[in-house]
Amino acid sequence: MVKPNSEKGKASRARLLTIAASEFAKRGYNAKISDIVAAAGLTQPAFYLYFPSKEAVFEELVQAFRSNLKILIDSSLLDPGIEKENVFEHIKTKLQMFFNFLAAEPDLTRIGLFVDPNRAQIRADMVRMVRGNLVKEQQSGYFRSDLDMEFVAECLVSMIEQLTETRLLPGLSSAGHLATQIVDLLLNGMIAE
Amino acid sequence: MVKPNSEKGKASRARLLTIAASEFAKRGYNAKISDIVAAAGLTQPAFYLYFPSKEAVFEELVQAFRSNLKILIDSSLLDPGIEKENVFEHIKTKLQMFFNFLAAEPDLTRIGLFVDPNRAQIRADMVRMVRGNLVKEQQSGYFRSDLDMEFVAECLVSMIEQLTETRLLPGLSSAGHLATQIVDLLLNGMIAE
Amino acid sequence: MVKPNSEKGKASRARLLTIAASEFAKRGYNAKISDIVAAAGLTQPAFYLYFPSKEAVFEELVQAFRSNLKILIDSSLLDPGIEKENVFEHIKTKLQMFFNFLAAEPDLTRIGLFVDPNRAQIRADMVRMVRGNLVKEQQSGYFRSDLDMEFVAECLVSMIEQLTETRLLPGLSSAGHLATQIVDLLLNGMIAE
Amino acid sequence: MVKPNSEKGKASRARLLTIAASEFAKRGYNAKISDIVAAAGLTQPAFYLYFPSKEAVFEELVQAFRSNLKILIDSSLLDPGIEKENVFEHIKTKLQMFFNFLAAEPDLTRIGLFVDPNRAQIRADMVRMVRGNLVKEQQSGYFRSDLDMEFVAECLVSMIEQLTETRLLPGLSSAGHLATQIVDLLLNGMIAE
DNA sequence: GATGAATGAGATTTCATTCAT
DNA sequence: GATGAATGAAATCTCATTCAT
Repeated sequence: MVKPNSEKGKASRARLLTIAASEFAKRGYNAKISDIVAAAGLTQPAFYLYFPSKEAVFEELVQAFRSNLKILIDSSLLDPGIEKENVFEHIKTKLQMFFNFLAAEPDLTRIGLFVDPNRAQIRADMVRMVRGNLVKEQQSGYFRSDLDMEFVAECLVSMIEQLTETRLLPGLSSAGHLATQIVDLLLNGMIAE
Repeated sequence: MVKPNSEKGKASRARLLTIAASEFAKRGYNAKISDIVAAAGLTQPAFYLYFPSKEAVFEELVQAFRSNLKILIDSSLLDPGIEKENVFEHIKTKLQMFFNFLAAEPDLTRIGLFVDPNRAQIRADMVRMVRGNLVKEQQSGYFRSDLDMEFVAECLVSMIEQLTETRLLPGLSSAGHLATQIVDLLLNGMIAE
Repeated sequence: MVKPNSEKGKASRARLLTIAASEFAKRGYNAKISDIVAAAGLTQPAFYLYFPSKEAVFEELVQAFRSNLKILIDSSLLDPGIEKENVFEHIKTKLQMFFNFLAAEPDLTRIGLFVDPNRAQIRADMVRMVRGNLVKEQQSGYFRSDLDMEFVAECLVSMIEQLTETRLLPGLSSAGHLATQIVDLLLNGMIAE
Repeated sequence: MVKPNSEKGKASRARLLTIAASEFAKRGYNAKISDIVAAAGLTQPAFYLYFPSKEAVFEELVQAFRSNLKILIDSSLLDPGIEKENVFEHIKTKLQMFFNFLAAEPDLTRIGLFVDPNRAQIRADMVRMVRGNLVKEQQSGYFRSDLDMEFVAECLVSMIEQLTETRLLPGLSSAGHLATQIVDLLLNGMIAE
């Protein structure tokens, strides 16, 4: 295995990585190296020029998603204090960022959220992040104090994941629209006044 | 492949089916026939006495989940009119039934919800059912008329699925507790009064 | 992998083992599974019915040689006290047994002595055994007391190994003849009287 | 493949040859070209600038050992008549030269004696040389006339090979010490006087 | 003189499935 | 009803070697 040293090599590696992402996203870990290299216009050994094993590419893709996610989470923590008058807008914006992040690299998202055997870990990270934000806002008095924010965070994350799969990635709804709908539902509830 | 005629044959087939469910639930579609028959105390050809192929058992398990689900859905539609005074209790009860259904056969549930490649179809069915109920209640004036019940149903189903995976099946929360929490969150919303 | 349960299975396993021995003896560890199964009239997966891996058959063959050797060594230790009058005959007999042992299973011998990467260990065992015998006889006064029996044992073993390869296994000399020649040379030396 | 014309080219070729010897000595013919070129600070195609194939380097190394050996043998044949009074010293000296030769290029020695598939040929050459010397000395009346010198030569060569592997190359014994021990053992025999 | 990229050919191993009994 | 033995087809990975520069 070798780090590519030329433009051509970099291109081949990148092509393999992109195609691998797409194949893993489509078929799960059972995606075949032979399909990947064929789609990249290469032969099987070429794959092993750039990656030590099938597991290694997969792991590289998962890590890519994870580290992107970490960047998003970290930036979200740097977030300024909440503007009292509009929690609604505030949360909506965050949600929208989240959806945009998930829509930016659909294959990586699918791999990280749905095909990685350790996806529970990733979800746990997301739940922790969301919960942190919610608790702060709860302490500021915006949210009912009797809500179990762990539970709420888990619900919210599950909605995000699912809507990402069924609406965002297929292009049925925009990040903004989904964010608005979620916030409206969760903040205001369903009861008619 | 044959239909089992004797008691012994029926027992072997049933054993294979149960164990197959457990293995598919644990390892996904990659579960191995060799493991299944070994756990059933049989040999590989015995498997093919009762099932034409690996795909066929898998499909049979998925169909089992689906038809159970259909029965639940149908019974839910037969449901009497809503008691005006307590929508809350009413919905909570339905949710609890749903969770109880999902907890009754954990392996089938895992297969139907998480490992079946066509799980999107199953989810769509669930969404449709939930949506039907919600719309009726919305028309009766219990819920805000501006809510997109398709969207709400999808959120609700995603919450159910996720909580089933992370809390119900692992035994961390009871069906009743989860139902209560969900109804409280979705009906009342998060905003502090 | 499976223990064979029928005569046919036992025969197949035995055939594979014999042919594997022959192939490893001829080509070293690079012998190919495909050649072995072909010579056994089987297909590749059949091999894995009886052995978990290529390494495992090889190890089984090495262990077979080793345990045969251990039996020989142990029986040689049970040896009664030396008949004073004929050390010569005594040692010759032992050497002959040794050669007969090595000639009995030529392929195993070749594998144990020449192709096993850990053959140094086997030789060390043989040297230890031989040395033990020689030291006893030295202490009984049959051999010069100034000889380093570790050294002598190593020479003797090397002669045995080499003559096994060049004369015994090719059928150029008999065990008895080789034993006689060695004893004559080593005991009496080369100097003309 | 080209003959190197520049100093740099010669140096590269020599480096490859030395490292190849070391790798073949360590790992047998399974040594990898990729390891060799890496250790030489070169790339795989560079190897093929200087050698037509893996087999070719290996053969070149074997031939190097063989021709060195031939020089030794030829010089040994040019040897002056034996000094009557000290056959012992005479033979010891020759043996010591032989060991020194074998110790001079340990990697070549290991390749020639232990890894070359045709090592039997090399051994036959050595046996022939040794036998020639021994017969002359036998004819001069120094050795018992009833000894089969072909046999003795083979024993002697096997001892030399083995002691080279286990004592000389690991640095456990010096050439002089080994020569002395061998001559003492073979000339005087083991029998206590 | 040397390189980066790529390949042909093949080796081991796995697994669902079938044959013969 | 069930078994022991066996297979077809394929997947991952390795390595000596070549192409193009």
